[in-house]
Amino acid sequence: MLRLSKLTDYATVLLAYMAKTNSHLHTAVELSEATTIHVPTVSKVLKVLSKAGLVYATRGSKGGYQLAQGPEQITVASIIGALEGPVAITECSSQTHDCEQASACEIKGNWGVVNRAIINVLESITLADMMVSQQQYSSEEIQVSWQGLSR
Amino acid sequence: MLRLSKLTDYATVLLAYMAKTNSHLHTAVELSEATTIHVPTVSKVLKVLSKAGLVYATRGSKGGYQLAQGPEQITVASIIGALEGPVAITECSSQTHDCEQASACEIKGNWGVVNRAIINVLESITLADMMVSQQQYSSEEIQVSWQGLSR
DNA sequence: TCGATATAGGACTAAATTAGTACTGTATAA
DNA sequence: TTATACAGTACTAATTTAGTCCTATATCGA
Ligand code: FES
Ligand code: FES
Repeated sequence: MLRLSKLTDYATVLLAYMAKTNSHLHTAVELSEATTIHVPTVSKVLKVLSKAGLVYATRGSKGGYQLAQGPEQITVASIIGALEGPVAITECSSQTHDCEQASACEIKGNWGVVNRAIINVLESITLADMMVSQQQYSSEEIQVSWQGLSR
Repeated sequence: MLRLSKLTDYATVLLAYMAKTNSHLHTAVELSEATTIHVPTVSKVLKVLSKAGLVYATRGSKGGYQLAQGPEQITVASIIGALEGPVAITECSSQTHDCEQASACEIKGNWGVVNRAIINVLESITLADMMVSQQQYSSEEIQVSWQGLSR
């Protein structure tokens, strides 16, 4: 299925909301109400995003979170990286890892190539791109839409 | 991490071996010995590949498996699809699904665009591409290598 | 300075998914 | 008929993910 974790999805929704309304600091409670994600989960996600440097956190009363960079600077790859670590579609796709099958393997190194191709896609899409309104679409229209996003 | 299941990795290794040595039918035991993947697992994977039509199976003595299509016709997307179902990086990325946050969501439809972009990559890479020998590489070299593979 | 507010960090439990194995049934060749 | 090899399915164990909670720390304002 090649699925992202729910937390990564939550993170993207939360960041998009913050990007849209960046006039003030956002508390975890406010973000929860805006997105319908439960408070403990919002809190968990934002702690991770803060540690990764994607949001800036202020403690105490009048505190809250704000984006640390503009929506054009935050890539989908960086959001995934913050929540799940670097993209690695198989154990074998990072350069440093030695795979079990070692010398016998017919496809050695090729997962790395596929992985890099996917990372390139994910690095080319920013939070700003994720906020453009999408209509109902057919497969072909997605293709067109994507052409517009890619650089 | 955006990870594929191990079974998908196994499937690709097995198909690559079959592609390289397509002179005869391959039994599960032979494939196990060639790849070091345990027999029950080889068997499980091949049953799935057979059902998906990627390999053709012959029962009985002198039986075994062979590729149902040429290595150039089998895409990485089709291998993933056979083992894990269609690629869907989030619950929200398939057109038909209604997401929880519904109307409030700032990024509605955009996971679908990202998903389609990734599918395009995976559909453009074939089993034949996965069999080209890869040297040790730097990030830039991967980029070059990938340019060569893409169409 | 005290108390209210809000995040930081970590631990913990429950749920879901994945991996691996085993068993019974069916087809084929000699 | 017998040995071989795949088909289908069920089951268990292992791993990962999601969700919650508790304690500590920082900040503001009365
Ligand atoms: S899958 Fe790891 S070396 Fe082939
Ligand atoms: S994440 Fe599903 S509608 Fe926004």
